[in-house]
Amino acid sequence: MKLLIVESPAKARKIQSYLGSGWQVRACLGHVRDLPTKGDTLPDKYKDASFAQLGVDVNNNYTPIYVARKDKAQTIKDLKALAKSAEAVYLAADPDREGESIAWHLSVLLGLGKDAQRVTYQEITERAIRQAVASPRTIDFHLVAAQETRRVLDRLAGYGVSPLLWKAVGGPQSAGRVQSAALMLLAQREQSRLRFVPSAFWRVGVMVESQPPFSAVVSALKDIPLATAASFTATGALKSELNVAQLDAEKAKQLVAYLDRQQAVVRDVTVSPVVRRPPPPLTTSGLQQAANAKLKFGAAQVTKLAQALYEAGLITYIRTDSPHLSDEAMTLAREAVATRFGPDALPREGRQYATRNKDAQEAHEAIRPAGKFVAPEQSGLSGDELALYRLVYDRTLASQMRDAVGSKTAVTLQAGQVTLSASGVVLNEKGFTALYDDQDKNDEEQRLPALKIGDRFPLKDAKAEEKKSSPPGRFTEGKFVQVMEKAGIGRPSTYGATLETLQRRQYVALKNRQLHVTPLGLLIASYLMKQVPQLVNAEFTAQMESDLDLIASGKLGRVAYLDRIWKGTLDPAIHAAQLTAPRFELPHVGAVLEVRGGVAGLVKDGKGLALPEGVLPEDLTEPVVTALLSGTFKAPAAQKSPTAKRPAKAAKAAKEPKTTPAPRRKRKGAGA
DNA sequence: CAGTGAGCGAGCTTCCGCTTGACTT
Repeated sequence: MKLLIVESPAKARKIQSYLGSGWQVRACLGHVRDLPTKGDTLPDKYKDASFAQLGVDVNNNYTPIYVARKDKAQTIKDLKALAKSAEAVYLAADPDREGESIAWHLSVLLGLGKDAQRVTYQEITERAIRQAVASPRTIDFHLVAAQETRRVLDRLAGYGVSPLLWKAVGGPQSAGRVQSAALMLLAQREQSRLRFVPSAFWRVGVMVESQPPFSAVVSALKDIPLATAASFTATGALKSELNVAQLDAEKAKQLVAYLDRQQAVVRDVTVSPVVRRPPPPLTTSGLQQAANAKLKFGAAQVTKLAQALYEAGLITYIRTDSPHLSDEAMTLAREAVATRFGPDALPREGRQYATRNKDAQEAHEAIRPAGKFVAPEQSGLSGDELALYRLVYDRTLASQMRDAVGSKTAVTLQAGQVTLSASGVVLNEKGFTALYDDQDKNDEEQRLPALKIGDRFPLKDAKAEEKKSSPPGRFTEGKFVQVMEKAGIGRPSTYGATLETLQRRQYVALKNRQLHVTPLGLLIASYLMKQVPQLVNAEFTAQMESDLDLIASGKLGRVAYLDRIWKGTLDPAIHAAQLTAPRFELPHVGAVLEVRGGVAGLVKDGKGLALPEGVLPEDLTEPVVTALLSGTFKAPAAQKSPTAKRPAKAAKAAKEPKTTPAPRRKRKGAGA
């Protein structure tokens, strides 16, 4: 009997069916050994080591301590027994950095020695698998070194910087290469929103009475363009390089009265072609974004539903960064399109999509229907599962369909000294949009009639409305997963976990499906930015990835790299870091955020208090700050309070007149 | 003397990435 070890049980079942008797195909369920965490029993030689808790001997070539993972004890036991009786063992973990490491750890645990047989393949077909097991190679120790470098760096950074927060902030805080970089991106967006000064301007719209009628807006007066939202800076000033005029209420009113009696002449018509390509097949981040935008599912919900579809054999593996379709899948997708929309819906050649992400490891295919491409209505699914499966199905089919083709028309009309503009899009060939439209519903454009220069039309229904320039928007979970992927922060298997960590630590909170940074999150981010800027720099991970590539190709030594990053950069910064509690200025309300005992508080004019849970930076307006400091603030959402279990005490606290709102943690919050 | 509360000190917290059941509430 020959033993083949892969990572996932679903894969194991599939491959077992190809290889048949004479083979045992088993799953190791991911990593089997890791650096120790609290509660792990260490090998005797490390029991009393000074670095036992860190798990890395920094002064001895960054040698890691590896222990078998407790959650894999049974798996390891089973694999050991099978390996003992097998005539040969093949290590077929995924073909990427982490997979190579898993193969090596397995070879150590199973006592396979240096000549352990490593097997990789790019797709799961019988031919590819048979070819792979016929030509095993040895383990690539450069690639293993690259993974070990990544693992050690993350441990050193995480366990090195987190204690700074315990001392400076208090409470069970955490920092790390991924979570802190992600927090920083969110905090920067929140800060630019806090600093943003909105500008008001007026916009006048009017109906042009052609057949059919269409709507136009006043775009210029006496040939001087009017200000739009894009004309203002973040501080509320008109961009100086633009020569634009700003409508006020009075002028807007005059314009409305004037336009209602006017006729407009078409001055210019520009028609340009529009070609929209279908979106690529789904990756982990693409699924998060699409399910969030189209189905309003949260990140954790998408993962749970997708996992269920994967286990039911309906879709392929759900943690991937590749939009690639196998030849077989492409054929099935094209057949499904032809059946439903006719052969003309397909371009001559199948469409293959390249990843845009240079850090992608591409160990898996795109997320697509597995097997025979069961149509959604025949899947036997219902509810949210059906909705998510339909999304995967439609996106896969759409990726193979023709472009949507049409034209965009821009029209300029003149009424006296007033210039009007309108635009419209017409799709002549719907292409993939017949199945899947990725356009935002709000962006839908009107259809314009055929127009010639010199045409005259009466105007009707002029209306003025006041508009405000708006700050950069917050992220939904789905959008932010895409932001993380683009920045190279985290991996498909961790995007969701990172969002959960940030929320569990109460650095980030979801409100109306938007990610908000909490006051505590703002304080932590600004502290890290000041004390260990290297860690939170968005470039750090991207640079790390290219250095790991050098290590994987043998061009850079693992110790040399870790010396540069740890001894040369992070460790000195950690030693030099100030351990004073961070502060965050809120100039718009003349107050300062502070933190005591892990709880964010507000200080103004020498008075201070702990912020009640659930208060977000955007809530801290002048009246709220005043109410908070005078004790008249009422918490927005009725949340389950830990004091509810002790009714006598809670009642007593409520009767006392000048009690500050109680923080939910043990220690007392910020004071004056 | 029992109960309360201020004040003090000891002990604790943590990373990222790979993969699913086996647990409890």
